[in-house]
Amino acid sequence: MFKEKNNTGSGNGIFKSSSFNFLSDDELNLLENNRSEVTYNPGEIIFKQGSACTHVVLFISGLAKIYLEGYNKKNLIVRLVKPNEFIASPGLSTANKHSYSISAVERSTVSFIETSVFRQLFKNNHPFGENLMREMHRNYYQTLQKLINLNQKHRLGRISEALLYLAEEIYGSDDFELTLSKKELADMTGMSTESSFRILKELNEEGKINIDKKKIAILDKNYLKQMSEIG
Amino acid sequence: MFKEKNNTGSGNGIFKSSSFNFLSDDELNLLENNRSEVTYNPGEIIFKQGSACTHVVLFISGLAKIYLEGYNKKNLIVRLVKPNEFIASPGLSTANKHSYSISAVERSTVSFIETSVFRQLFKNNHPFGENLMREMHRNYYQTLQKLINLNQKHRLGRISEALLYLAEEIYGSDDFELTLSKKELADMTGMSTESSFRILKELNEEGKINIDKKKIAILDKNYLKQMSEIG
DNA sequence: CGCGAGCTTGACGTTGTTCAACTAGAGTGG
DNA sequence: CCACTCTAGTTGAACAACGTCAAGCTCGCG
Repeated sequence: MFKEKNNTGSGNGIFKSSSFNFLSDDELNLLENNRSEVTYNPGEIIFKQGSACTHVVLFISGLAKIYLEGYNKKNLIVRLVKPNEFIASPGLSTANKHSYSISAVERSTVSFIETSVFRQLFKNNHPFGENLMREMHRNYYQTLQKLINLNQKHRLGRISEALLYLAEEIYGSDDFELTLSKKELADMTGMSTESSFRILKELNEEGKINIDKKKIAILDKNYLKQMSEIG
Repeated sequence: MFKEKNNTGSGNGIFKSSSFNFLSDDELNLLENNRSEVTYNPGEIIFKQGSACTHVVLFISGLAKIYLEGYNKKNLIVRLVKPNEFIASPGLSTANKHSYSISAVERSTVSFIETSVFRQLFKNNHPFGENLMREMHRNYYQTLQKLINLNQKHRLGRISEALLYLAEEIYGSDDFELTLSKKELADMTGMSTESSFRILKELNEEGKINIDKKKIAILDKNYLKQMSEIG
């Protein structure tokens, strides 16, 4: 279950998060001995916004969504989570409550790490700590971008951006099988399912993308980039 | 110019940020000897989004706005800044670029601290570092809230929320002199100046608030709270 | 073969923006 | 002290963007 850490620290096992590169073998072993692993099926909730944050949570495999629960049962997806990302760190969070909810999109495995162990690492290993802070800053930055995007871009720009994000960051191909539902795609862009659908249909009819059931192929990437930029 | 630090570390001088409570006298002196102070007039830019982040910046006095520069010269104010807050920390930020712009709303003083000194503190003083991380998390959390608010609340809810924020967090009174322009109030709520104005006028006519030029008095706080909650 | 969830579509209403005009007040130079 | 200008504020009318509602569809699954 647990793989050896190689020299560069990147490993071929669980601790591939860039922050782990800063840990020694001893420190990795400490983590190894104080964690538990849980698997979630698509749709299952890993934790809810507002609940107590008792462990550090590391996302191991699969695909999950970080989302906020809005007002009329309308959710907003903040970002998707790929393997080897920290998705929660107690003690460092506000009032030790989770500030967002997270649920599995594809079948996913997650590792819960003892808070005390984690704090110890943060305290004793500065590069590790600084890197965590940088990761946190990246998330903050990404959220600021989203703020502007949702507020100032029109539907076409937002959908274009989401498609590019899915192709480049999530599925790693311009031709992918969407594992999100259409509603989740809408939740990513902060619009209604119907609106999201209409834009997709339009893009499809104009030959900018090709949709076949859950398969989406990006045909005119430049167009999407333009649309995503001008809003 | 520089005041003595008292026993609790809260001081009556410049370093009142909660993070400074964790610093020793020696550490405070180190900071003192490696900083410079600059004063800005209303409207003047302290730094711009995208520019190089070379110093840690501590906000000393006045009032400033942190904002994002949007697409059609339309800005979005992320939050206002009061004294004793860090508003930038290089080395811990993404690619060492400022992720937002900040400009003075009222006449403000700002202190630029050497990056190297700051990193040293972060490295050697863990409570200080952890507290910085907590402050950062608070900002992240606040931004997530804003994401939902801008995306899912209507104009009335957003203006109500902004008024409550100004009364409670910024001016500390339900009856205050608005030092922001009407455009800036609109930028806080992510809507057009006209929209913002119409809502204010409506609230005024309904007797929920009272507006006299730049003076705003909140008369029916419960109503504003309700509106802000239901969106 | 029927059921249900998610998807698809069209018609319609609402919300909020844009544009253009007008007003008030704060400098500025004669 | 008075025009002049310039910016911020104010207002109304037209318009565009987007959400809502209601209905029909499809496909997997029992």
